[in-house]
Amino acid sequence: MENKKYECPLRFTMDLIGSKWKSLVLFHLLKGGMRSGELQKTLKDISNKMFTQTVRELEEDQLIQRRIFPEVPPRVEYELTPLGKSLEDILIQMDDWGRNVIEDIKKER
Amino acid sequence: MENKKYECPLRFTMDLIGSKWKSLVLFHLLKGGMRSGELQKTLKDISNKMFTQTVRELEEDQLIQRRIFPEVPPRVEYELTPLGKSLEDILIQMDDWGRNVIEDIKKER
DNA sequence: CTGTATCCTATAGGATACTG
DNA sequence: CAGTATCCTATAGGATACAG
Repeated sequence: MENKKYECPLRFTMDLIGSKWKSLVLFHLLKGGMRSGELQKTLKDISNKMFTQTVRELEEDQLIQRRIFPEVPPRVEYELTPLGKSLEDILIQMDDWGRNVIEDIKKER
Repeated sequence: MENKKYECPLRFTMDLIGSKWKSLVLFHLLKGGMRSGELQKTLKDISNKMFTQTVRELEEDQLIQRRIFPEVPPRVEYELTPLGKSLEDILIQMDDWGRNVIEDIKKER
């Protein structure tokens, strides 16, 4: 994260959460930590590769944390860090905004 | 906009404002309408192609409006629509969030 | 179950030149 | 000034197969 350029703060934020899956991952983790497979399932349609890549980058940026349980079969859980949680209001507002717009579009028919 | 799929509201929102330049354009228009060239200049580093593409899509999605003044030389201004303005809180919060994180990173050195 | 490694395609996006 | 048209490269991202 330290090596990301930060021309404009908004751009910086969008770099962190603006990619296709990142905001969704964070959003789904708002309710609490989740097991890897479970998280991936909630993201319907995400490829295996993108899932791994997305959580790895979010972890690098310290927005989520990865916990490994030494069990068999292996078990991994992801949860928000305090920094990740600090995005809660923004994520919820974006979700609400989208829901309202969608509703309005439906009404127009 | 009507033809965008809306699996998840948050995803819908991100589709509208999550691309590289869109949120920046909206953000810079919060203070009021701007002339095309002026707007493009504030976005430092945006290519001609991407600028046109970005404002066209934002216009299609009814987040900004394009006004043409019949003058010579030609003059075009862009401004937020009511729908675009309704994103103000979100945009400002994302900008604030980014600024705070950047500050924290700097302090750590 | 969790994750890695390839391969492949589609798209994003920049540079440049040109038009009304 | 505002915008279009090409061409080109880099990256995003999916599908599949495989490993611990």
